[in-house]
Amino acid sequence: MISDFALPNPLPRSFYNRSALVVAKELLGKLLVRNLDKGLLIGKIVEVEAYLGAKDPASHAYRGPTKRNEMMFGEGGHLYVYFTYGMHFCANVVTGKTGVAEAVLLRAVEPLDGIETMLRKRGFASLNRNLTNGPAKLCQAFGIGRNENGTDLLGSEIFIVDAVTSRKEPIGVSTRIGVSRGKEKRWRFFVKGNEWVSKRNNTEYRRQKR
DNA sequence: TAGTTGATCGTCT
DNA sequence: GACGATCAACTAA
Repeated sequence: MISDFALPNPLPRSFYNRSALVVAKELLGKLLVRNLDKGLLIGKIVEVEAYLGAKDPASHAYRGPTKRNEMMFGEGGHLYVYFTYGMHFCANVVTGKTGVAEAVLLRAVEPLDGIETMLRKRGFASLNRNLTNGPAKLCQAFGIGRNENGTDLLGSEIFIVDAVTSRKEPIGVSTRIGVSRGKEKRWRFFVKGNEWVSKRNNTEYRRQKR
């Protein structure tokens, strides 16, 4: 249990008010924290993807603001949660200044604390990789859904802090997963070799492993 | 282990 | 009316 220790303050607004490409890389290794009545859920961010709004055909914001994507056009440091495939939620960290629709998709975390609660929310009896190694999986484990869309990451409910012991870990880069447009952009970043990264069989991962 | 497919519905065309 | 920033269950080998 590390929740007995005092956590650092949430990352400041200035951290988020930068390009999604910069924020995405720097988010690796940081801690995603969910503050529930029962206690804290904490996961180390090990995999992210950057979505660059108007410049990015794969982004929900490519064609301009709509009711669904309006969060992305707001101030950095808020959560953009969307519903997809009729059954899944995915969570993004909004970056850039107001009016810039950039965001970073949280794809995978390494569970560190509150694991009992995460297991219950996912319906698992014991710890395994499927708990949080995918964007919809980590949302389910952290209880992130429609209600969490727009949450301010500088509040006390959901926030991100610097890891206390942040060793420099090697970062891998690849194309993004599951997109049909903007395929060629290498805007996925992950902690190399970390077992909680979503796809072990990703081509880029294999190439770098060899 | 790799490859395929069904589930399921909100959002945009 | 089509499709999706996914997942889990299934098949084949």
